[in-house]
Amino acid sequence: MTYTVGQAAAMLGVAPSTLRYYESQGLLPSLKRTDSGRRVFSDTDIEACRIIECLKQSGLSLTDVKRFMDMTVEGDASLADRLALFQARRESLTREIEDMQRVLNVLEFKCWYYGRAVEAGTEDVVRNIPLDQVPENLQDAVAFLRGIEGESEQREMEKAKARKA
Amino acid sequence: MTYTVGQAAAMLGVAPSTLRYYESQGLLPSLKRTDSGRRVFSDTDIEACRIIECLKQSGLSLTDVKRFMDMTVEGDASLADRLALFQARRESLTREIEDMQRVLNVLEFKCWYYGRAVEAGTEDVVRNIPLDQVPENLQDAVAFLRGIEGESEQREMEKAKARKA
DNA sequence: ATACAAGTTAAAGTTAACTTTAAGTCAAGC
DNA sequence: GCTTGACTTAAAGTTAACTTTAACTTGTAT
Repeated sequence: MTYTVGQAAAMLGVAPSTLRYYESQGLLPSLKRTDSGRRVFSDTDIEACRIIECLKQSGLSLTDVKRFMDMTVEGDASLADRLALFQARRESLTREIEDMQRVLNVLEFKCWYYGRAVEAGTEDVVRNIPLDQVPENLQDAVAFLRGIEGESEQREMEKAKARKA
Repeated sequence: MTYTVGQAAAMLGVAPSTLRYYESQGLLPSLKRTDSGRRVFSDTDIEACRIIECLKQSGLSLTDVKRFMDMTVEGDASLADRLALFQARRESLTREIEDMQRVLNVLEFKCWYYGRAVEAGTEDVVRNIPLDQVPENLQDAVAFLRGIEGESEQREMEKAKARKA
């Protein structure tokens, strides 16, 4: 099957202008045109768009995604590089999901915190609550908020490095 | 304890200018100053910064975070609203983590895909591979890439709505 | 007492990833 | 054949979240 830019956009849940922009940035090297110049999306192009979305979500910029697309054009010579890229993205996203879980835990603590506050009609009952009066599975979150992380120094240093880079 | 903007920034792993910017946007309503005008970060302010970071990561814009900070200034009258906000953020982040897991699964498939390609020295051995020759735990990822999702229509419609809003 | 690192402000600059605009071309249904 | 909606382009505009700059002040260490 083939699709117009509008159909492709609808399938992918993005705006047509986004797909035109992607092509202009060299992210869709296999995209064809009709004789009159209209874009023709094949299933391969649709799949490429889904890959672009995944790479983006894994933390890659479109500039970096372009580098990957350039590799695919090079053919089998770049296979090892492409494998390495996906392995790196896998590690990066895994770490990011771990971070998200930590954030989720904080949100869960805050739900508990405000749940108790609403019950009591005042925040006083939970503000500065001792750690051991917090449900066990939420204590990590409190420790994080209060800056009592065992691995704190390591993580802060990583963040500092990441900012410089 | 109290801290200067530089110390606070180091503790939080952000730039001092970021914290100044946050204050300028009304995100740190409890932040004090010395007589000479220098910012004085208390442990409460540091914790507020960590909450800001969590809310941001859960998908809130700084404008929305400000709305939350305005609620905290209102006191106990806004407790129910604050609970509702954190509950909504929890649901939102949970969904986001699920999306991330789906993306991770695609990356894992691509690692497998390029792993086999590198082994064989050519992509031909995996390009357009039949679904039943893919490891079972990666078949969902392939289905997603090829657009064979059971829940596809629902999710695309949600995305379309989200884009309009 | 003097240097100097770190603080202050307002205002302008940056960046990525789109989106919009304007002016025009094309294709499908009536 | 004509309308209409979808396509085309290049170029300008948008947005959020900072970051940088410039000119100045303050606190600390020698």
